[in-house]
Amino acid sequence: MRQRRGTLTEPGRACAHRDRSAAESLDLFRRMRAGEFPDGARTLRARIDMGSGNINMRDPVIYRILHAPHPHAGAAWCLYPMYDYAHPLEDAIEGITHSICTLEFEDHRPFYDWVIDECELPEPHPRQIEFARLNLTYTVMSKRKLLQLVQESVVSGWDDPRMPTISGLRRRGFTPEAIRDFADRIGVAKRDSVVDVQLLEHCLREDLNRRAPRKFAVLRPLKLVIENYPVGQVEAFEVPNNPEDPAAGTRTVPFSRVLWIEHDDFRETPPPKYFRLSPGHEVRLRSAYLVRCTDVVKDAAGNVVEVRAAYDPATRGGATPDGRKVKATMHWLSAAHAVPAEVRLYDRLLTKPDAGDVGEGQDWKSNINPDSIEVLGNCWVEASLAGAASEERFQFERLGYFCVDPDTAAGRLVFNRTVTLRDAWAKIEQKQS
RNA sequence: UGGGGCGUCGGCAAAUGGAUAAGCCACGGGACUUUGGAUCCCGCAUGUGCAGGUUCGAGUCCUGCCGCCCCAGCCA
Repeated sequence: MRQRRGTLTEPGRACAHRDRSAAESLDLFRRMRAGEFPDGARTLRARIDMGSGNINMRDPVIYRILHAPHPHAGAAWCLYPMYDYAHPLEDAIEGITHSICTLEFEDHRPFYDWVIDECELPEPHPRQIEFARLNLTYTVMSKRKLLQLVQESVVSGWDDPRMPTISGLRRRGFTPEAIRDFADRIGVAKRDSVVDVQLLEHCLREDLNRRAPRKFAVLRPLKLVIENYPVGQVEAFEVPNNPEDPAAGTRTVPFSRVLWIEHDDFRETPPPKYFRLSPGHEVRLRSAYLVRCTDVVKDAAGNVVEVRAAYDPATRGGATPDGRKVKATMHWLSAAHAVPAEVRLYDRLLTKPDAGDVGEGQDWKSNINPDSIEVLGNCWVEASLAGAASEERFQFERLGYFCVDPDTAAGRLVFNRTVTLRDAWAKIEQKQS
């Protein structure tokens, strides 16, 4: 058949059986259905126009033999219709008025209409209307490509939080509301387009910012010892659950002499514009106290393993009665009260915005980002997170939005990072390097 | 190259022959800030792929060109 189909510029040639009588064809068709022939031995074709510029009209196959079990019908049939033939029939029979599909089916539409006309289906006939598929930067959306990721174990499964599947997005912590909002904003058109994934992330942040309760979590812990804070003393500080929503109230977080802070929140030699902790500098520990760095403790290899600081008792709750300004406010956790957790950080699946942007002889998989997941096993979170339910969403202050992964079990908390917060410092730092 | 489509800002995307070509994201700047978050303000297409034409008036209509995408499965 392939040889007779012709090419894009040359018409096809008729097959030897093209003028077989209807009675003869019907008989053959019954025998096909009865299972008399092996796979591929016979087909039923629609006689249309072998000379058509549209290859889909060059006597397309409408039934082929496939001795394969059907998920619903089992072994009852060894005859399967082609999609192009079944689709218009299904639409017409089901009373579909507008049959929406993607652009690549545009030149299948003449056959879609042909089938419905020739079969004399009742009016009104369904109309196939094609629109551009949704493409997103830094990922793939085609089921075929997604299947490859699953089969080749690039991801852990269809619900891997990096997958743009419904189950993947859900496990990642995306809200239905954010996805709908995104869908509303991108519009529908016939133009082949690629939507910036940052728009999706924007919609997500906007939704989560409104709703997600705030928590403290330290992903890469660094010990901070408040030298002038009494050993054994514990204070409870009131921390707002969501500054966007006063009705969300406050919670209590314990403070003590030995704390965990984010490793990245300390630099021994701060780069320009770095406002966080560094020797001699003062920062605010959110809702607690202002502290000034007094000393740095290093291991034999010269790595910073502990930071020492002094707190100002007059700044209780993080207030500055004297009106003094500090440029940085940091999250923290009392080491003795924090709960351990595993946190999984995700990055884009691809290293390039467009999966198809590849060099000679390369396929799209050469663009797979080898660092799309990072598992942090040594994190600390607030004790209030201990009983969190699967899929529950939170903002870890200053870090991003996170949700509880179903891998969470008694005594083992696992969080997925849904999306980071916007990060002005990261941009400054990037420009500096 | 035969057929089918599509060209409006960095990315999406409105504008149905009529006012100065919407809006959102991104980006840049500023204000404010107990999250470098959030919020607010400002900037961001002398021009709609190009060249002509019609018209009082063209992103929109006409002609020609250019560019990009899809089709040669007994896949969907």
